[in-house]
Amino acid sequence: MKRVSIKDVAKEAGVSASTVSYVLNSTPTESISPETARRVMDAVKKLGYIPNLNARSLSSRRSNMIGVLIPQTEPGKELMFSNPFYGELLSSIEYTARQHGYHLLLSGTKEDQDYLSIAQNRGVDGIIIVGTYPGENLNALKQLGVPIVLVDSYVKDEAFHTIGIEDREGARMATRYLIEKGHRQIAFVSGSIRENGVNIKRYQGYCDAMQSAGLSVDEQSIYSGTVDYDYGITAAKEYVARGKKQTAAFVSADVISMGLIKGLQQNHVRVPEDLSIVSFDDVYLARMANPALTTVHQDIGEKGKQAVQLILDAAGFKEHRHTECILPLSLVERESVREWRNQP
Amino acid sequence: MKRVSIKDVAKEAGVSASTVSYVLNSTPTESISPETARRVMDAVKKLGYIPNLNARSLSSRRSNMIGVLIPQTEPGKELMFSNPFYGELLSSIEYTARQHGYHLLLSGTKEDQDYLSIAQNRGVDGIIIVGTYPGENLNALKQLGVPIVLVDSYVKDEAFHTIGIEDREGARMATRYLIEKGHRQIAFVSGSIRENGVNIKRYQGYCDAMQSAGLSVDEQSIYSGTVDYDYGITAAKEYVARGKKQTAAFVSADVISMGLIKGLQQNHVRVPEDLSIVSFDDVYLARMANPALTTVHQDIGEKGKQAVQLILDAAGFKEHRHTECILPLSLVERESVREWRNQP
DNA sequence: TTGAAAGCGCTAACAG
DNA sequence: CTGTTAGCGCTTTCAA
Repeated sequence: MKRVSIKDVAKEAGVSASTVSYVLNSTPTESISPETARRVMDAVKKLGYIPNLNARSLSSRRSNMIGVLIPQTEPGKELMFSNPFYGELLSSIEYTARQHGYHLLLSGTKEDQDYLSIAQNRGVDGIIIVGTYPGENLNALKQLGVPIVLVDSYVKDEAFHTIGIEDREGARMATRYLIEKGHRQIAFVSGSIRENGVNIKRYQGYCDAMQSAGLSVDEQSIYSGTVDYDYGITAAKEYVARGKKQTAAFVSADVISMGLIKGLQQNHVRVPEDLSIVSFDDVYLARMANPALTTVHQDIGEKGKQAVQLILDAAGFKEHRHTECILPLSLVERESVREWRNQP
Repeated sequence: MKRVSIKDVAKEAGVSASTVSYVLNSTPTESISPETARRVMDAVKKLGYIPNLNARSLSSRRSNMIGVLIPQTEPGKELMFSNPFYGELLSSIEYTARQHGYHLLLSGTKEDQDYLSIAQNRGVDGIIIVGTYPGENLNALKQLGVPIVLVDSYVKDEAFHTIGIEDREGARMATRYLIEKGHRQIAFVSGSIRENGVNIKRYQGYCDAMQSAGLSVDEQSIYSGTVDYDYGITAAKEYVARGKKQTAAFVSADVISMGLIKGLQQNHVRVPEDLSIVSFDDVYLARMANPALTTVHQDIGEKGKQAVQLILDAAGFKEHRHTECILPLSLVERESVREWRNQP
């Protein structure tokens, strides 16, 4: 039960603690004889020694931990995974980090919560923040001196690396697709449209497409709530209440689409017969939906991988070159859209 | 950029480092004058001091971190969240931990990987392991001297706290429900049926129900693969290939059911008209399915919460009382089952 | 009510 | 090639 320390190993191997340290870290500046190395390794094995990474990072200032912050952007939600997007992203981050010998320090946060303490506290080597907005908390982080990667955030600041997608262009692509399929009345359904957020970009892309097709964007076509399944159901009710004016909808997240489809069904509106849907993300839900969702595909796995990679790169070369990484988007055609002709 | 340490605060406040420490931790054995306390707090605020938790845990042996291990039990999957169950569970664990001022050290592991290093390394205060099997790695953990909670695991060992559900009973309940609805040919669909795993318990429950209804369990009714969407599709194909013998299926996870439904659809088998489905977990997917899944409900949020609570309790009283916690199950009726009468 | 001093376990110059 | 010597930033007896 007594933890074996580096000293115990040193004693067992008949060398000094630093020698053990050298062997274990294969410190490049020091060279140890094969013979000594072997003795040390034997002792390590015999004693079942496992280095205390806390102590190590205290003295070396590297922790091999990456902090991951998933802020609650939708007020009132306590849990992170109302949107499976986060799960998929985290999964990929974890996997990539582990491949490189890093562990993850995971935390959600209330939006007003202090990001700084969370990270600095633990001496993480880098921080990945998902979908945050500009604010005090972010600024405080800059002083930390560790690389910070913002995922899906429109905070513009040289101090942060960013990784994201062309939200606006993706939305435009999706909406144009519906227009090409003959739709004229097209709804826009999303979470809260906040400044500097992802949804406003998607809203703009929607407007772009509408406008370049000479279609007007009227208020009745805009549905905005929260990014979750339940809001999809709500939006469906709203759609019916507003008189089913639209023949198609661009929905800014697959989860919402899932709820929307369910809600529409309950109101005897068929997808895609009565309402076509193109959504966004292509989380695994998209394939599961019934009908399967035609959606803007983004490579979530790659997003996570790149986020970790950015941290590792930045940590390696101690230069603070600001990197901005934009991942490609594509439209995946499945079953939730039908062509709209001058009809009934 | 220079981190402010406890010494800086001490100097600023004109006291010693230990005094600062006392104030910050409100150490019970020491009492400080309100006046000094105020001076210290002022200095802390002025300098923007944030304690280094690494150093703290090095000397105090508490880290306020909980290690969470999500092993890959299905070989070949690198990512954790092929089953949304994990996401929901993690979400709840994170939330509860945060409420209590704890952070999460998250790691997946290959099954054969060394659990020990992951945890001991960082000096976590407790470990939560999800769905693991007995093995060497687990045993090594015992020597750590920190509380360990096994979630959904049938490892029997006084050294571990466990939290789980009555898998066998739940499966029996589900299967009996189908029998009561008039079904006689009932399939069992699950992930790999391994010894000491959750699936074998559910299999046994299935058998229990079949046998007490005087129904035989034949090999043709058993479908076993991996716990994911794709296997559901595979199972559907298999079902058709085997001649659509069954009128109902008990499926051991909602994700699989999702795939199953999709696969059946592709083969023009309707749910529930041609095949009724009862599944297990009641993740959010269950409601989203079309038809919505009749399923055995378990309170995943509570599971996570209890897991954290067990750690905190065990860490508080340093007694090693072994706790075993079983959460209740219930059947949620939705749309995926129909009554089966002597038909066509 | 406060401070001095001794570590926690490890790394990193710097000597030898 | 290896050991000595200082810390990293904090907690915690023990004395004052």
